[in-house]
Amino acid sequence: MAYVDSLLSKCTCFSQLKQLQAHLITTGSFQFYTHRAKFLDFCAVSSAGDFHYAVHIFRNISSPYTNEWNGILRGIAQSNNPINALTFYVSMSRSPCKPDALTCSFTLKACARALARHETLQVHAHVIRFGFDADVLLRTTLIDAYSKCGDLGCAYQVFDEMCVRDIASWNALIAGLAQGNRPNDALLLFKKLRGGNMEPNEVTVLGVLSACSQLGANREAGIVHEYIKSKNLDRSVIVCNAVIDMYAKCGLVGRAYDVFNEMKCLRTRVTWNTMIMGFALYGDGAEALELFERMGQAGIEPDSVSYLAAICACNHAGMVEEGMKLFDDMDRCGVSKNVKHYGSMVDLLGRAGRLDEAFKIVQSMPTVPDVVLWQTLLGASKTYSNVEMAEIVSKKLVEMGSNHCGDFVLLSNVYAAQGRWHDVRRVREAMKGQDVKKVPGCSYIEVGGTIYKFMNGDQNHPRWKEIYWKLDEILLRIREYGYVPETNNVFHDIGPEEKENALCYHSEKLAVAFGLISTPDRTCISVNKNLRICGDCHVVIKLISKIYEREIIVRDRTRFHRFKGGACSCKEYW
DNA sequence: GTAGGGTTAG
Repeated sequence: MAYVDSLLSKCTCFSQLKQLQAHLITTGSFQFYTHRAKFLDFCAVSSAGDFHYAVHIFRNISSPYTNEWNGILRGIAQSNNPINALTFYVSMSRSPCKPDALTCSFTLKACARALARHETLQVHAHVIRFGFDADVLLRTTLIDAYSKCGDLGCAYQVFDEMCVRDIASWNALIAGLAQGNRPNDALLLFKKLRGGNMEPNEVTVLGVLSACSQLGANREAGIVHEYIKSKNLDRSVIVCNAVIDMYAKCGLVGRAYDVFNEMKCLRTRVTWNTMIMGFALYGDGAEALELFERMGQAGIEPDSVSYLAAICACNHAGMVEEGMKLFDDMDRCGVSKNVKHYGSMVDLLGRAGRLDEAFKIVQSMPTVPDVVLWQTLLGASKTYSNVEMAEIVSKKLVEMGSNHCGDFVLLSNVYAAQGRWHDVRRVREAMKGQDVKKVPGCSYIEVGGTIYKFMNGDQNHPRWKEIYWKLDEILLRIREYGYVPETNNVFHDIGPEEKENALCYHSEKLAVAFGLISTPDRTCISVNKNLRICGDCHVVIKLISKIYEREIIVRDRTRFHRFKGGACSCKEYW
């Protein structure tokens, strides 16, 4: 039996694997289910194997044993169609051969990858019925599956009901909360973990770092970094990469660069990519491109993510020619392009008003343009009031079934700018007929060690009345500087007055107003938004920075905006 | 005797 293991591990390609199978068959060993199971497992999972071939062999087994089922389930869970594992799982349940804990583990893994919440629930029921629910590993898998399917309530419940937990159980939930848009709860859970006697490891801090990155929690960021150093967890390059990313996303690109320069472990390609992206976040095109050059000199070939980061940096700095050169270099260096590279180029050219060239890029691309790419082009069409382009692009978006509120708003704005009110009304009707999706905007701000979250029109903050009074004062004062609200950014069937209100209570404005009333004069205000900052907020915050003599930093989904003395560091490149 | 938790991206 040992020799089968040894030979399997030496197989580097499919033909060798088939030779081994031929050998096992001719010597009669393939009838021994243990050999067959090992073979199936390896064949389904290894890069030398072939998943379809594994399925083929499996189907020819008249009555497979549990470990043979498990091998094939493990393979399907890792394949491109993990949901197929459910079919196999059901067949297995109906066969004389009963599932064991591993069967459930692989099936749950498949559920997690397929984002299948309902199926996770069903397998969970089986886990209980089969009496496996005391299994720590299986429960951790359950936490992970529920988290990935977006059901953090169930994930929490599985965690709470565990009598024995190990560090992986904690890690699964911390990572789940961090990735499930509940970064504050992830930090709280980490604090709770530190209060006990369990020792956090690399995986734990990766979840925590991710939570800090999302929150832009620069105070917390320093604390977590100190903790990592004290526990020597920064010997792991993966942890260092996440620290660099966190500092960059928390507005501390200088500290990110310090970590990059002072690493004790070897930098990987991801390290370089993260740092280049870090500079791109600030619109620092020169630093990003210099690093991109140095990366090649250091013997690390840029990959498609490196190019994307560099092009993105050009994008945020308005460096059109440099971006186009990088885009062309990719073909020469044999680096493959994906829809994000095309999307970024469309953005770069679109912002520069070169809409025809942007459209040519779309037409020339071998992959199908996605919704985001068309939205980018629609945004550029709006900026340059190009009605024809906006119409073509909107049609594409409708064909693709996009029901995003912003698409309708942009098109209607293009029409409104031309005074084509009939068309505005038509778009509005079309919008009503659909189930239009709107991702809720939210902004975070840290004051006195607490991170506050604001939603649009939010009145949940204990000082909400003061915040709204401050906003009213702001609006009065900035009107003296000629501010007129861009009411057509809002597209609801409401009167002009409410339109203005909806705009002026955007989450980023609420957060800035709260910053103004709760922090000392002349100190810097940092706000973090989950979506892109809106045009009106951008204008308003520029004026606030001037009138109230405050430096205001807003991190939005794509980059940092540093407002000072009435201007923004982005120079209107978003 | 094959299981669980993880870094970069328009």
